[in-house]
Amino acid sequence: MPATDLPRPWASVPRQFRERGLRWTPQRRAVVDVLAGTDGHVTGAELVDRCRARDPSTIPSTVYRTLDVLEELGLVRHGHGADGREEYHVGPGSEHGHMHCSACGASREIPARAAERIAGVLAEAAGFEVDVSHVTVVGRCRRCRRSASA
Amino acid sequence: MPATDLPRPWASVPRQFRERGLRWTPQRRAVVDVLAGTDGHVTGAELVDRCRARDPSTIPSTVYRTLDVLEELGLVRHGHGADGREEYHVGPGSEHGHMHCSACGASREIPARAAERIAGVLAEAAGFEVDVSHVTVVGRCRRCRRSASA
DNA sequence: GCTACTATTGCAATACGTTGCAGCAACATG
DNA sequence: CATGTTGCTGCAACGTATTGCAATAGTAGC
Repeated sequence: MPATDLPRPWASVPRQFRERGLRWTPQRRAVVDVLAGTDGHVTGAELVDRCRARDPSTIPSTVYRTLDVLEELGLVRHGHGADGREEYHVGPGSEHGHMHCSACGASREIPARAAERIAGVLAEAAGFEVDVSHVTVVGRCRRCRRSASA
Repeated sequence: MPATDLPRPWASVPRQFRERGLRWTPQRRAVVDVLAGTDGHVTGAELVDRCRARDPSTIPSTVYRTLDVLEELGLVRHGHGADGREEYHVGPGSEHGHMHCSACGASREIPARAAERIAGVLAEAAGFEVDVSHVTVVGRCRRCRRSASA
C-alpha cells in the first residue's frame, strides 16, 4: 500500500511523522484515513467508532493518542462542544469557533470576522491571545430568541 | 436543624424548592451547605469530594442531579473548563466567563466590559445571544506571550 | 536481511459524568 | 397522626477520555 493512497492534504503525513522520529503505523494510518474522509468536525467518540467500523480491534486510547500527535503536527485542532466533549476540526485552514444554541441544539461556526473582533477585544482588555478554534460559546440562536419572545 | 442555619443567600432555598413542588432532602441540603461554603468556582468532582468529606455515603449522581436543579433555580451556573470538565459558578450575580492560559495553566475571569463587547459582536454578526458565564476561552495570557516572544 | 533502539500498542485501571429503574420517603391533606 | 402521591435516592451500567506499564514492532544502520 503506497503512501500515495492518501488524499491530497494528507499525502505527506507519513513523511512528516518520520522526519520527526515518529513512526508510521497501521493504527495511525487508519486514523488518518478516517480523518481524510471527514468533513469539518468530529467528536472523539465518533472518530473511535469510525475507526472501529474499519477495524473492530481498534483501541480508543490509541486513537486519542494519535489525535494528540496529529494536533502537535498542526493537522487537526480540538475544542470542546457545548457538553464539554472533545471535538476535532479537521484540516488546517479551518480555524473557527462554534456557537451552540442550548434551545434547539444547533451549532454554527463563528464567522471569521466576528472571531477576529472578539480576539481583538480580549487582546485589548486583557492582553490575552485567544485560540479561536478552541472556543464554543453557548446561548440562544436568532431563531430561538425570536420564538421565545413571541 | 432549622433552615436558618443556611447562610444569607441560601436561607430561602428550601422554600424555593417546596414552592416548585420539589422536595427538600438531607442530600440536597448537604450539597447546598457545601456550596454555601464555596467561593467562586468549583468543578463537579470537587463538589462531590467535599460532600463525601461530610458524608462518605454521598452518591455522585445525586450531587450532579442536585446541581442541575439548582441551576434551573438560577442558584448556580455551570460552564466547562479548558479541559471540558464541569465547572460551577456559585451564586447569582457572578456571571462571567474565563480565559485559560494553555501555557501556564492560569485562569482569569473575563472582565465584564469585555464580555459585553463580545456578546455585542455575536449578537450583531449572527443574532446570537451568548450565555457569558458558560464560556471558557483558551489561549495565551499576557505574561506567557511576552516570555515566548523574548 | 538482521539487529538494536525505542516509539507505540494493547490492556487494565482510573476519573468524570449520565441514565434507567425499583424502592423509599417528603409532604400536603384529612 | 395516618395516608397517598410522586419526586428522589441509591445503585448499577454505560459513555467518554486519560494514564501507566510491559510487550511489540517500526526504522535506521550495517
